[in-house]
Amino acid sequence: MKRIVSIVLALLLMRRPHSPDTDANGDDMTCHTDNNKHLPFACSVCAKRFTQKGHLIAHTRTHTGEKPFACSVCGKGFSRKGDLRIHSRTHTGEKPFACSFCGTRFRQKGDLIAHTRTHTGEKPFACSVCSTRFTQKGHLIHMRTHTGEKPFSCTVCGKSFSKKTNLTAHTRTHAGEKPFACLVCGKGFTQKGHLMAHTRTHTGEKTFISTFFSILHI
DNA sequence: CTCTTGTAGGGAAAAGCCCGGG
DNA sequence: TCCCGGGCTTTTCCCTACAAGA
Ligand SMILES: [Zn+2]
Ligand SMILES: [Zn+2]
Ligand SMILES: [Zn+2]
Ligand SMILES: [Zn+2]
Ligand SMILES: [Zn+2]
Repeated sequence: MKRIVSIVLALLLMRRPHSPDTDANGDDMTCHTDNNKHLPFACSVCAKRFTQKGHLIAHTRTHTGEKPFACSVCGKGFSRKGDLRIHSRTHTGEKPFACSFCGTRFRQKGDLIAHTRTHTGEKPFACSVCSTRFTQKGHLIHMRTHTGEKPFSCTVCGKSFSKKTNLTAHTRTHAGEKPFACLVCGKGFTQKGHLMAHTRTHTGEKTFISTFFSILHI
């Protein structure tokens, strides 16, 4: 699925017409030919350019999904040999990178860097709404507390959650009881509020947000 | 008051990807 | 040119404190 999305995006990039304005621009033209000299190898799918042919070949695998290097232990495939080497540490237990503050060891350098921020207090990522700062970029999922986005819906009661793990925890609470049944379609709900929200989908009243997510089939 | 459930912050593992240099 | 490894980013999951409420 993810690869399909990337291919679609790549096709969209290909279809994007070259701007006549920039083509007529002398400076841009110079830059363009300079790029062709310095980055002679272009991806035929997304038009990214590379300094070496091998780099292009490796990049192409991000479109094709080809994974020529398989782990001899678990069979998992990788697009790059170096990535396979890193992966092999999960089997050997090798953790070459030690935290200078607490001694905890990590398999990957980046993991140590992220961990070190827990000691230094460095928080490079700021919420654009409330300016709260975070140690990891992924923690900006915090933004959903502002937008109300809840992409993960329970298949049993329909309640939505902002985080997948919270939905998973919620799902475990279901023991099969659905006390509030919809008078139109019979669908059951655990809470009255859920039924009320559901009933509105029959009367045609939808919030913008729910319409948005139903379009995305989330 | 206590037990259950919802919310969200924060840490980490693993994978993904680009780049320079031997 | 081929190949290796460094460096950084992204994705996914886990643990947990705390709040809300029955
Ligand atoms: Zn490409
Ligand atoms: Zn393996
Ligand atoms: Zn440490
Ligand atoms: Zn915020
Ligand atoms: Zn549910």
